[in-house]
Amino acid sequence: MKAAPEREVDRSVSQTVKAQLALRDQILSGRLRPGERISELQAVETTGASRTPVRMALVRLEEEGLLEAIPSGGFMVKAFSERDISDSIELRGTLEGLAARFAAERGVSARELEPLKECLGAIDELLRQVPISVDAFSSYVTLNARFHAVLTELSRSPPLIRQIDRASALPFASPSGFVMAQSALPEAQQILIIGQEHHRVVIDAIENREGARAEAVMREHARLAVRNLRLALRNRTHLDLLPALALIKTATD
Amino acid sequence: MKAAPEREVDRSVSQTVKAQLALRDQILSGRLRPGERISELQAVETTGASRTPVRMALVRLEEEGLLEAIPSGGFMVKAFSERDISDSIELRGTLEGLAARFAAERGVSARELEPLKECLGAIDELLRQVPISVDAFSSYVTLNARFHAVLTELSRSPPLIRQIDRASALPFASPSGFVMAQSALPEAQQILIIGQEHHRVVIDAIENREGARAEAVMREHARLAVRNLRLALRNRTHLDLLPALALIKTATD
DNA sequence: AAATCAATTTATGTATACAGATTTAACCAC
DNA sequence: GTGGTTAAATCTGTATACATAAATTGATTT
Repeated sequence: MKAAPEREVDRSVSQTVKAQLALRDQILSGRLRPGERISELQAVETTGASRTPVRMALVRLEEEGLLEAIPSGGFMVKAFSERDISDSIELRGTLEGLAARFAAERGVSARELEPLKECLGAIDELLRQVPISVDAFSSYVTLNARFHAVLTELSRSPPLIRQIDRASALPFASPSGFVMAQSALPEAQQILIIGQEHHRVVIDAIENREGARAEAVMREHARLAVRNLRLALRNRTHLDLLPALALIKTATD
Repeated sequence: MKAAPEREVDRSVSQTVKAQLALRDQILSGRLRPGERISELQAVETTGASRTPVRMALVRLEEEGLLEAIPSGGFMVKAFSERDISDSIELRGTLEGLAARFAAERGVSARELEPLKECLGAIDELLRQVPISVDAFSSYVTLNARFHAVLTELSRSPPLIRQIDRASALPFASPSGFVMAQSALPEAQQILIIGQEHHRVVIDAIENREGARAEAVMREHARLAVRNLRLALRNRTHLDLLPALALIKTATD
């Protein structure tokens, strides 16, 4: 047995992934400002990887939607308007609606539906305690993400799953993007309860093979996230809980 | 003025783009078989670019959906089932439906609607001649692509436009993916006429700000492409007109 | 004869060096 | 003082060299 490795380069993950994670963190935390060119050299210094993996990471982040290619070369951080974000959420809702419809129309066995119902039960448990603690909010985010992921899988459509994953990659478009931001707001509890009702309805619709109903409720479910977005932007008290806030371009720009 | 450049490297387009185009062509033409690993070295030889741009192109083609990453490293050509393809088309239809709804709900000026109506008129002109010539089919493909592109733009939603572009990148999911394949079939003319009716209706719906109608008709419009797909696969007489046929995995595999 | 192990070959991931292009800054002229 | 031009510095795109890991093939043993 050798001693612990001297240099902690962490060979388990590739340099490319490491650079991608580091850069994404820098973007979402606002250290890299929207509109400004990302210097590869600087990225090399901050991420520790060399230029090749950094370049790779930049390409991936562009495809992910966080970066924009500059015609003359290189990349810059993309800026998003409030409209862009709400459209991205509506987009995700539309895709999840399609997934729910596929699941309903194509049929899902009771066994396959079980993980979804487990999520439902766990969230029910969370919402039983009033008022909802910050920890409970955090658990909700995890369970909600799981619910959406499982539901997406139930469509059994690889192309659709792929697109939903891409649409949810933008942090502010993901299912729980703005839940935490309003954990201290009085409306929060109501919104969570309504969201959970949507979860309940979509399961029921899938069980009864009601495609249109399943689709409609998932679309409406996403609009709850749009409401969360609006709430969060109007009540700027807990914006520190939000990543990716730095990407939103305000009207003053 | 210098004489014509000795070496024809074509510096106007980057090596990365050149490699991407060359590889995509190889994939769609079937020279690279689904499932088999793509050798970077071999790609370097066939594309003429060096390893770095080839690697870049491979990453982009993966994001595009034509390639799949191999866990142990490298990429392989993805294989698609008939279900995958019809789902991709339905997916595109859903997104275009959303774009049409956005356009209708948010309002489009008469001037902005003009390019769309020009396309409509041009296609009307094409369909007037019976039977429809192969050239007319070809023109239809161009005009149809333009119609869909313009309609997408009318949503005025950059995130949505981006996603539609991604969804249409798969050649068999693009709006005119299977039109040419059945240019010799008797049903072809009818399908084109029906498709044109959809075009007419969606314009009318947008003009009258009927969001639900605009969305529904674009979804149905995409299902026409699914029908084209089925027709093309059943009547395998003109499959040579189809790119990307090599990617479809048959039941015998 | 078949299976397993080892060795060799090849492939990918990474780093770095180099060239062309772009941008910025400084200086000069008007 | 301002604007334009030129030069320098930096940055991206590309090529290639190197190291590590994986896969395949051959040989040996059971």
